Amino acid sequence: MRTIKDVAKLAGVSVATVSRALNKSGYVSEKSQLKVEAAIKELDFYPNEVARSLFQKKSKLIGLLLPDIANPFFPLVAKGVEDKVNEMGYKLILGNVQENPLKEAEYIRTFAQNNVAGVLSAVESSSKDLKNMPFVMLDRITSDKEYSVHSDDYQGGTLAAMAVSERSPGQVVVMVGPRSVSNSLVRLAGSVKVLEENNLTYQLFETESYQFDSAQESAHQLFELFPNVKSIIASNDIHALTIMREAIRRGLSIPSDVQVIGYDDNPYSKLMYPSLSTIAQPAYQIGYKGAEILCNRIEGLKVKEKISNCQ
Amino acid sequence: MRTIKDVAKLAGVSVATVSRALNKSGYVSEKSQLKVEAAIKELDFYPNEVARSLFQKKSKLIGLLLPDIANPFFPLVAKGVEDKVNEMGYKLILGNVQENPLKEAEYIRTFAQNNVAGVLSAVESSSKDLKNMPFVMLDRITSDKEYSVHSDDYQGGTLAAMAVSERSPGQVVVMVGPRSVSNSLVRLAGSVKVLEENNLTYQLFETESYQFDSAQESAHQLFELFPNVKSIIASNDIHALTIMREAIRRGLSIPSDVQVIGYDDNPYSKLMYPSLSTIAQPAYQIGYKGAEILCNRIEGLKVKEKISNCQ
DNA sequence: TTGAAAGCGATACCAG
DNA sequence: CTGGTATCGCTTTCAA
Repeated sequence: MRTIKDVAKLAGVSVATVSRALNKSGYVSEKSQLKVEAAIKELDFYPNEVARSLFQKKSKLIGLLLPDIANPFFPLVAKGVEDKVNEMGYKLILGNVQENPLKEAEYIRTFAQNNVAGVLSAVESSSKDLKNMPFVMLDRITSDKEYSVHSDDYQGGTLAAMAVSERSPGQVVVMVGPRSVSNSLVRLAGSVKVLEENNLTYQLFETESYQFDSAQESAHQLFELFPNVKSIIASNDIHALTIMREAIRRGLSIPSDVQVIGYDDNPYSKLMYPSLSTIAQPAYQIGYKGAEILCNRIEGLKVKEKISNCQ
Repeated sequence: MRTIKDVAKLAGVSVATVSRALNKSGYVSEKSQLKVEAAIKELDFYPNEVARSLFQKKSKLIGLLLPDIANPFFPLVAKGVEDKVNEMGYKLILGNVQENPLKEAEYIRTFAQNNVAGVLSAVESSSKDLKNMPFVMLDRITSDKEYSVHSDDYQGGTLAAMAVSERSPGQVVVMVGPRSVSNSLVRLAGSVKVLEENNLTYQLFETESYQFDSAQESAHQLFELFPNVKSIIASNDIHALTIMREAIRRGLSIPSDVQVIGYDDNPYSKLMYPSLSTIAQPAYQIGYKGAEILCNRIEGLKVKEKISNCQ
């Protein structure tokens, strides 16, 4: 790899001038500028980001923390993030935390060690150790002190319950995600409001995790616990699909015997038959908007609202 | 962030000694070692990877090039990669190329600018510009000069065709992925062999892309072109699911009127009803094994076979 | 066994 | 406008 010194030598100027020409900072005569540009082209030079980062104490990298990249919600978030940060000249260090707090802490340290410009996190607990880097939460709210982007969970919960209420719901079971994930509770609040307004009774069924592997087990338990369940508001599409499958395995028809409402933005839901009703979460937009807010903060622009809603 | 200087001062030794203690390289008296360790703990010091990388001309980062992270095959690959590189102390820079050669070239440059230790790529064209970095292809073979990991496509094609042949196939259509993707052709060869052995006639249907968005259009075209199709060997699960959906939309039953064989390792296929037959590709393992080979090469271990099969 | 000092490749201050 | 030089934080000779 060529360095700025090679360029300086070839262009017959000092490294300082090359640097100025490169960054269009400070004074450079047109003549020098042209010589430098020619040399850069000739040598196929591109600046070493590591050296830049060392001096500036800030790289063009952004950390992205995801709970589980195998959950199809998050690749979409990642895609939104990637599109926006690329637009702004940043790249991503991917941190797939797999709901493991140790991995999460390790990643946050790595981010610091690599002078990331900022961090985007869709992991619940992460706010604590991120003190020093600009960061934005995705799809989660931890406190109103932090920047975050999320879909409107309360309304989502409301919509899910309304969908259920409309079609002779019978026994209703509402799945609740891990207690620690606050938007799961907000969603629940939305659902509960509607169910109570309609004088429907309901049962809660807690799941510990949003991970794919445990969904199968949850679905089984749910039917053991509530054999007469007629309507289920699932905590995400993975659970919803798994529940439908379990229902079919038990000889129940969908939606006549059991109706299921999913919750996520999983492109596969659309391909399912019989169709799964689902409350869309704008995964891509959450990522894109979160990245936008983060980049603005990094570049020093004021971001008015700390908590942003999507759609 | 603390620096090695702070540690040196607190421990009462030179920075050189701290560095040696940190890396367990060269001579350090036990006494010094202990003083350094105590200081490190006291200050909560961790080395700046950027400075390291600048000196070593090599970072602890690995570039990962993916054609489309929204295609559920690739998050699984990424997960396998991530698990292995983490094990070996590396982190990932994510490059989602979206089948765009410009983005790809940009990412390869970024990787170089950040002194990545190596690159893993599931993108067809990428080998050219990667000359100087160790790299391994995932799920693709470009030439026998490059390291690569892939599933056995020929056998996969064989299996798909056998599954079709077993159940009164009627008119068979074999979807072929983009011509540029060589393993798509290898798969086809496997299928063709079996179909011809069984004296079955078949039609080819080419698709331009593995992208999600175009699948819908392909499915529509397929039925327009081959209205009497009875068996379809789809080029991946996204196409398979989309085709099933299109079939249903057209009032056909599955699998009695139309049978579809998918090809990928998409966890959602399993949740489908009516069940989609699918030839599993070990996405996670491809990622994991590719990362293993790359890490071994980076660490200077000999890797015997250039082309590795998975499962 | 230790520490002083020379880089790694870029930026930015400051004198000219 | 330009160039010399200190600097970012760390590693690695090399001499002591």
